[in-house]
Amino acid sequence: MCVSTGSEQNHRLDAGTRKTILSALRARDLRLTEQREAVCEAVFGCPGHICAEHIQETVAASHPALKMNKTTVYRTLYLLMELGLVSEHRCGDGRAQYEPAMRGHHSHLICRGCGRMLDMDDDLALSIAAETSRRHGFRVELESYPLLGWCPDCRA
Amino acid sequence: MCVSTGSEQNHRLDAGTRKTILSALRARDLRLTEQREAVCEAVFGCPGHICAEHIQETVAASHPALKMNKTTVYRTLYLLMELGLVSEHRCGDGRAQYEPAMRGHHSHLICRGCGRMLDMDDDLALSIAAETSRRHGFRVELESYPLLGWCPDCRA
DNA sequence: TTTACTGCAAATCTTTTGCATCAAC
DNA sequence: GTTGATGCAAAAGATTTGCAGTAAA
Repeated sequence: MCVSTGSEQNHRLDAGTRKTILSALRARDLRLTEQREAVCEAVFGCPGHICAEHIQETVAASHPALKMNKTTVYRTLYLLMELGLVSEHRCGDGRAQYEPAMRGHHSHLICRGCGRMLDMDDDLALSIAAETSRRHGFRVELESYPLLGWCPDCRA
Repeated sequence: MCVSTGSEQNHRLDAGTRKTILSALRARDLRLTEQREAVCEAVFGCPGHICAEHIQETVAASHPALKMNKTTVYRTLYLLMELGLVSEHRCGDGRAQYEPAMRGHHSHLICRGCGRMLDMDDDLALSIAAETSRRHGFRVELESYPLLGWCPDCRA
Protein backbone atom coordinates (compact mmCIF):
# COMPACT_ATOMS: atom_id res chain seq x y z
CA MET A 1 0.00 0.00 0.00
CA CYS A 2 1.20 3.45 -0.87
CA VAL A 3 0.49 6.10 1.67
CA SER A 4 -0.46 9.40 0.20
CA THR A 5 -2.49 11.64 2.33
CA GLY A 6 -4.37 13.62 -0.19
CA SER A 7 -4.74 14.54 -3.81
CA GLU A 8 -1.72 14.24 -6.02
CA GLN A 9 0.16 17.35 -6.98
CA ASN A 10 2.34 16.85 -9.97
CA HIS A 11 3.51 20.40 -10.36
CA ARG A 12 6.97 21.48 -10.99
CA LEU A 13 9.35 21.79 -8.13
CA ASP A 14 9.16 25.16 -6.47
CA ALA A 15 12.17 27.34 -7.18
CA GLY A 16 13.68 27.10 -3.71
CA THR A 17 13.48 23.33 -3.52
CA ARG A 18 14.88 22.98 -6.99
CA LYS A 19 17.78 25.21 -6.14
CA THR A 20 18.54 23.21 -3.00
CA ILE A 21 18.58 19.97 -4.95
CA LEU A 22 20.61 21.46 -7.76
CA SER A 23 23.33 22.79 -5.53
CA ALA A 24 23.53 19.55 -3.56
CA LEU A 25 24.08 17.74 -6.83
CA ARG A 26 26.52 20.29 -8.22
CA ALA A 27 28.61 20.10 -5.06
CA ARG A 28 29.28 16.50 -6.03
CA ASP A 29 29.60 17.05 -9.77
CA LEU A 30 26.32 15.26 -10.32
CA ARG A 31 23.62 16.21 -12.78
CA LEU A 32 19.98 17.14 -12.49
CA THR A 33 18.55 15.04 -15.29
CA GLU A 34 14.94 14.99 -16.36
CA GLN A 35 14.46 11.66 -14.63
CA ARG A 36 15.90 12.95 -11.38
CA GLU A 37 13.82 16.08 -11.54
CA ALA A 38 10.70 14.03 -12.16
CA VAL A 39 11.39 11.80 -9.15
CA CYS A 40 11.94 14.89 -7.03
CA GLU A 41 8.67 16.37 -8.25
CA ALA A 42 6.85 13.22 -7.20
CA VAL A 43 8.47 13.02 -3.78
CA PHE A 44 8.40 16.73 -2.94
CA GLY A 45 4.95 17.18 -4.45
CA CYS A 46 3.41 14.40 -2.38
CA PRO A 47 1.87 15.62 0.87
CA GLY A 48 2.64 12.35 2.68
CA HIS A 49 4.90 9.41 1.98
CA ILE A 50 5.28 7.79 -1.38
CA CYS A 51 6.64 4.42 -2.44
CA ALA A 52 8.86 3.62 -5.40
CA GLU A 53 6.07 2.15 -7.47
CA HIS A 54 3.83 5.14 -6.85
CA ILE A 55 6.65 7.47 -7.83
CA GLN A 56 6.96 5.65 -11.13
CA GLU A 57 3.21 5.89 -11.73
CA THR A 58 3.16 9.55 -10.83
CA VAL A 59 5.99 10.32 -13.21
CA ALA A 60 4.37 8.27 -15.97
CA ALA A 61 1.20 10.34 -15.56
CA SER A 62 2.85 13.74 -15.40
CA HIS A 63 5.62 13.12 -17.96
CA PRO A 64 4.14 10.70 -20.48
CA ALA A 65 7.05 11.15 -22.87
CA LEU A 66 9.78 10.52 -20.33
CA LYS A 67 11.33 7.09 -20.08
CA MET A 68 11.57 6.11 -16.47
CA ASN A 69 12.83 2.75 -15.37
CA LYS A 70 12.17 1.40 -11.90
CA THR A 71 15.91 1.03 -11.41
CA THR A 72 16.33 4.73 -12.00
CA VAL A 73 13.69 5.47 -9.38
CA TYR A 74 15.56 3.40 -6.81
CA ARG A 75 18.93 4.83 -7.74
CA THR A 76 17.62 8.36 -7.57
CA LEU A 77 16.04 7.76 -4.19
CA TYR A 78 19.28 6.31 -2.90
CA LEU A 79 21.14 9.35 -4.17
CA LEU A 80 18.65 11.76 -2.62
CA MET A 81 19.03 9.97 0.68
CA GLU A 82 22.80 10.22 0.47
CA LEU A 83 22.40 13.92 -0.14
CA GLY A 84 20.18 14.15 2.90
CA LEU A 85 17.25 15.42 0.87
CA VAL A 86 14.93 12.46 1.24
CA SER A 87 14.32 10.01 4.01
CA GLU A 88 13.24 6.42 3.79
CA HIS A 89 10.77 4.61 5.96
CA ARG A 90 10.73 0.82 5.81
CA CYS A 91 7.73 -0.34 7.70
CA GLY A 92 4.56 -2.33 7.41
CA ASP A 93 4.16 -4.18 4.11
CA GLY A 94 7.46 -4.78 2.36
CA ARG A 95 7.40 -1.45 0.55
CA ALA A 96 9.67 1.38 1.57
CA GLN A 97 8.13 4.84 1.82
CA TYR A 98 9.93 8.04 0.97
CA GLU A 99 9.44 11.68 1.83
CA PRO A 100 11.39 14.93 1.83
CA ALA A 101 13.82 14.93 4.71
CA MET A 102 13.43 18.60 5.48
CA ARG A 103 9.67 18.59 5.47
CA GLY A 104 8.96 21.09 8.15
CA HIS A 105 10.61 20.99 11.46
CA HIS A 106 7.48 19.75 12.96
CA SER A 107 6.20 16.26 13.47
CA HIS A 108 3.08 14.61 12.21
CA LEU A 109 0.31 12.32 13.25
CA ILE A 110 -1.10 10.21 10.45
CA CYS A 111 -4.54 8.71 10.77
CA ARG A 112 -4.89 5.11 9.72
CA GLY A 113 -8.57 5.64 9.17
CA CYS A 114 -8.83 8.65 6.90
CA GLY A 115 -5.17 9.11 6.01
CA ARG A 116 -5.17 12.67 7.24
CA MET A 117 -1.90 14.13 8.43
CA LEU A 118 -2.07 16.31 11.53
CA ASP A 119 0.64 18.52 12.89
CA MET A 120 1.90 17.61 16.30
CA ASP A 121 2.52 20.32 18.86
CA ASP A 122 6.19 21.18 18.69
CA ASP A 123 6.62 21.07 22.42
CA LEU A 124 4.91 17.70 22.64
CA ALA A 125 7.33 16.38 20.02
CA LEU A 126 10.22 17.91 21.90
CA SER A 127 9.19 16.42 25.18
CA ILE A 128 8.75 12.97 23.63
CA ALA A 129 12.22 13.23 22.11
CA ALA A 130 13.74 14.48 25.34
CA GLU A 131 12.17 11.81 27.47
CA THR A 132 13.09 9.01 25.06
CA SER A 133 16.65 10.26 25.02
CA ARG A 134 16.78 10.52 28.80
CA ARG A 135 15.46 7.02 29.42
CA HIS A 136 16.99 5.09 26.54
CA GLY A 137 19.72 7.27 25.11
CA PHE A 138 17.77 6.94 21.88
CA ARG A 139 17.31 9.93 19.59
CA VAL A 140 13.91 9.64 17.92
CA GLU A 141 13.42 11.26 14.54
CA LEU A 142 9.87 12.41 14.86
CA GLU A 143 10.34 14.94 12.07
CA SER A 144 10.97 12.15 9.59
CA TYR A 145 8.77 9.40 10.94
CA PRO A 146 5.25 10.30 11.91
CA LEU A 147 3.25 8.66 14.64
CA LEU A 148 0.45 6.53 13.28
CA GLY A 149 -2.87 6.02 14.93
CA TRP A 150 -6.43 7.25 14.88
CA CYS A 151 -7.65 10.83 14.68
CA PRO A 152 -10.52 12.12 16.79
CA ASP A 153 -13.03 11.63 13.95
CA CYS A 154 -12.02 8.06 13.24
CA ARG A 155 -11.71 6.91 16.84
CA ALA A 156 -15.40 6.15 16.96
CA MET B 1 20.70 -8.91 10.50
CA CYS B 2 18.90 -10.69 13.25
CA VAL B 3 18.19 -8.71 16.32
CA SER B 4 18.32 -10.55 19.57
CA THR B 5 18.68 -8.58 22.69
CA GLY B 6 20.35 -11.06 24.94
CA SER B 7 21.82 -14.48 25.36
CA GLU B 8 20.09 -17.44 23.83
CA GLN B 9 18.00 -19.74 25.95
CA ASN B 10 17.12 -22.95 24.24
CA HIS B 11 15.32 -24.66 27.07
CA ARG B 12 12.11 -26.45 26.85
CA LEU B 13 8.91 -24.49 26.99
CA ASP B 14 7.73 -23.95 30.53
CA ALA B 15 4.68 -25.99 31.41
CA GLY B 16 2.22 -23.10 31.46
CA THR B 17 3.25 -21.75 28.08
CA ARG B 18 3.18 -25.20 26.58
CA LYS B 19 -0.30 -25.80 27.88
CA THR B 20 -1.55 -22.51 26.46
CA ILE B 21 -0.15 -23.37 23.05
CA LEU B 22 -1.45 -26.91 23.18
CA SER B 23 -4.99 -25.93 24.02
CA ALA B 24 -5.03 -23.20 21.39
CA LEU B 25 -4.02 -25.81 18.85
CA ARG B 26 -6.43 -28.47 20.13
CA ALA B 27 -9.31 -26.03 19.96
CA ARG B 28 -8.77 -26.01 16.24
CA ASP B 29 -7.94 -29.68 15.83
CA LEU B 30 -4.35 -28.84 15.10
CA ARG B 31 -1.30 -30.71 16.30
CA LEU B 32 1.71 -29.84 18.37
CA THR B 33 4.44 -31.41 16.31
CA GLU B 34 8.12 -31.48 17.18
CA GLN B 35 8.77 -28.76 14.65
CA ARG B 36 6.09 -26.51 16.07
CA GLU B 37 7.29 -27.09 19.57
CA ALA B 38 10.85 -26.25 18.53
CA VAL B 39 9.75 -23.00 16.89
CA CYS B 40 7.83 -22.10 20.02
CA GLU B 41 10.85 -22.83 22.16
CA ALA B 42 12.93 -20.48 20.05
CA VAL B 43 10.39 -17.66 20.09
CA PHE B 44 9.29 -17.98 23.70
CA GLY B 45 12.81 -18.67 24.90
CA CYS B 46 14.25 -15.57 23.27
CA PRO B 47 14.34 -12.59 25.61
CA GLY B 48 13.89 -10.12 22.75
CA HIS B 49 12.74 -10.43 19.17
CA ILE B 50 13.80 -13.09 16.78
CA CYS B 51 13.66 -13.39 13.01
CA ALA B 52 12.80 -16.44 10.93
CA GLU B 53 16.38 -17.21 10.01
CA HIS B 54 17.51 -16.98 13.60
CA ILE B 55 14.71 -19.29 14.67
CA GLN B 56 15.94 -21.86 12.20
CA GLU B 57 19.51 -21.52 13.47
CA THR B 58 18.39 -21.79 17.06
CA VAL B 59 16.40 -24.92 16.35
CA ALA B 60 19.26 -26.44 14.40
CA ALA B 61 21.54 -25.88 17.38
CA SER B 62 19.16 -27.17 20.04
CA HIS B 63 17.63 -30.03 18.07
CA PRO B 64 20.37 -31.29 15.77
CA ALA B 65 18.39 -34.35 14.76
CA LEU B 66 15.20 -32.52 13.85
CA LYS B 67 14.55 -31.64 10.25
CA MET B 68 13.36 -28.10 10.04
CA ASN B 69 12.63 -26.40 6.78
CA LYS B 70 12.45 -22.64 6.49
CA THR B 71 8.96 -23.00 5.06
CA THR B 72 7.87 -24.75 8.23
CA VAL B 73 9.25 -21.89 10.29
CA TYR B 74 7.20 -19.39 8.34
CA ARG B 75 4.09 -21.53 8.38
CA THR B 76 4.38 -22.09 12.10
CA LEU B 77 4.87 -18.40 12.75
CA TYR B 78 1.83 -17.59 10.65
CA LEU B 79 -0.18 -20.12 12.60
CA LEU B 80 1.01 -18.79 15.95
CA MET B 81 0.00 -15.30 14.86
CA GLU B 82 -3.43 -16.54 13.85
CA LEU B 83 -3.75 -18.11 17.27
CA GLY B 84 -2.79 -14.80 18.81
CA LEU B 85 0.26 -16.29 20.50
CA VAL B 86 2.96 -14.45 18.57
CA SER B 87 3.18 -10.99 17.10
CA GLU B 88 5.09 -9.85 14.07
CA HIS B 89 6.96 -6.60 13.49
CA ARG B 90 7.96 -5.72 9.96
CA CYS B 91 10.30 -2.85 10.19
CA GLY B 92 13.80 -1.72 9.55
CA ASP B 93 15.67 -4.03 7.21
CA GLY B 94 13.46 -6.36 5.24
CA ARG B 95 13.34 -9.02 7.94
CA ALA B 96 10.27 -9.51 10.08
CA GLN B 97 10.79 -9.92 13.81
CA TYR B 98 8.69 -12.11 16.04
CA GLU B 99 7.97 -12.23 19.73
CA PRO B 100 5.44 -13.75 22.10
CA ALA B 101 2.22 -11.76 21.91
CA MET B 102 1.53 -11.96 25.61
CA ARG B 103 4.85 -10.39 26.40
CA GLY B 104 2.91 -7.21 26.77
CA HIS B 105 1.91 -4.63 24.27
CA HIS B 106 5.15 -2.83 24.53
CA SER B 107 6.47 -0.41 21.97
CA HIS B 108 9.71 -0.29 20.11
CA LEU B 109 12.52 1.96 19.07
CA ILE B 110 14.24 1.05 15.82
CA CYS B 111 17.70 2.30 15.05
CA ARG B 112 18.22 3.64 11.56
CA GLY B 113 21.92 2.99 11.90
CA CYS B 114 22.18 -0.64 12.94
CA GLY B 115 18.58 -1.73 12.55
CA ARG B 116 18.38 -2.92 16.12
CA MET B 117 14.97 -2.96 17.76
CA LEU B 118 14.85 -1.80 21.37
CA ASP B 119 11.98 -2.07 23.79
CA MET B 120 10.56 1.19 25.00
CA ASP B 121 9.65 1.58 28.65
CA ASP B 122 5.98 0.82 28.99
CA ASP B 123 5.30 3.86 31.08
CA LEU B 124 7.10 6.10 28.61
CA ALA B 125 4.92 4.69 25.83
CA LEU B 126 1.85 5.18 27.99
CA SER B 127 2.70 8.76 28.79
CA ILE B 128 3.37 9.56 25.12
CA ALA B 129 0.01 8.05 24.20
CA ALA B 130 -1.77 9.84 27.00
CA GLU B 131 -0.26 13.21 26.21
CA THR B 132 -0.92 12.89 22.48
CA SER B 133 -4.50 11.99 23.23
CA ARG B 134 -4.90 14.88 25.66
CA ARG B 135 -3.53 17.48 23.30
CA HIS B 136 -4.76 16.26 19.94
CA GLY B 137 -7.45 13.70 20.66
CA PHE B 138 -5.27 11.38 18.61
CA ARG B 139 -4.77 7.77 19.67
CA VAL B 140 -1.25 6.73 18.68
CA GLU B 141 -0.58 3.07 18.03
CA LEU B 142 2.90 2.77 19.40
CA GLU B 143 2.55 -1.02 19.74
CA SER B 144 2.19 -1.36 15.98
CA TYR B 145 4.33 1.48 14.70
CA PRO B 146 7.73 1.92 16.28
CA LEU B 147 9.61 5.14 16.74
CA LEU B 148 12.60 5.43 14.45
CA GLY B 149 15.82 7.15 15.26
CA TRP B 150 19.33 6.49 16.46
CA CYS B 151 20.42 4.20 19.26
CA PRO B 152 23.11 5.18 21.76
CA ASP B 153 25.80 3.28 19.85
CA CYS B 154 24.98 4.83 16.50
CA ARG B 155 24.49 8.40 17.72
CA ALA B 156 28.19 9.04 17.50
C1' DT C 1 36.18 13.14 -24.73
C1' DT C 2 35.59 12.17 -20.30
C1' DT C 3 32.47 10.75 -16.87
C1' DA C 4 27.94 10.45 -15.32
C1' DC C 5 23.38 8.42 -16.16
C1' DT C 6 20.03 5.27 -17.93
C1' DG C 7 17.67 1.01 -19.37
C1' DC C 8 17.53 -3.73 -19.57
C1' DA C 9 18.11 -8.09 -17.73
C1' DA C 10 19.54 -10.87 -14.37
C1' DA C 11 20.59 -11.54 -9.58
C1' DT C 12 19.34 -11.07 -4.51
C1' DC C 13 16.83 -11.64 -0.54
C1' DT C 14 12.87 -12.61 2.23
C1' DT C 15 8.55 -14.72 2.21
C1' DT C 16 4.79 -17.53 -0.01
C1' DT C 17 2.71 -21.26 -2.60
C1' DG C 18 1.94 -25.88 -5.05
C1' DC C 19 2.36 -30.41 -4.65
C1' DA C 20 3.67 -34.94 -3.39
C1' DT C 21 4.88 -37.38 0.69
C1' DC C 22 4.67 -38.34 5.52
C1' DA C 23 2.77 -38.77 10.07
C1' DA C 24 -0.59 -37.93 13.93
C1' DC C 25 -4.97 -39.04 15.79
C1' DG D 1 -7.77 -44.10 6.84
C1' DT D 2 -8.69 -39.22 7.17
C1' DT D 3 -6.79 -35.07 7.58
C1' DG D 4 -3.19 -32.26 8.97
C1' DA D 5 1.96 -31.23 8.58
C1' DT D 6 6.30 -31.24 6.31
C1' DG D 7 9.98 -30.76 2.74
C1' DC D 8 11.33 -29.49 -1.57
C1' DA D 9 11.34 -26.64 -5.39
C1' DA D 10 9.64 -23.01 -7.62
C1' DA D 11 7.16 -18.53 -7.52
C1' DA D 12 6.43 -13.97 -5.94
C1' DG D 13 7.51 -9.30 -4.83
C1' DA D 14 10.68 -5.50 -3.69
C1' DT D 15 15.18 -3.99 -4.31
C1' DT D 16 20.06 -4.25 -6.17
C1' DT D 17 23.71 -4.99 -9.45
C1' DG D 18 26.36 -5.74 -13.94
C1' DC D 19 26.97 -4.05 -18.14
C1' DA D 20 26.65 -1.86 -22.47
C1' DG D 21 24.85 2.06 -24.55
C1' DT D 22 23.55 7.17 -24.16
C1' DA D 23 23.98 11.84 -23.01
C1' DA D 24 25.54 15.77 -20.47
C1' DA D 25 29.43 18.95 -19.24
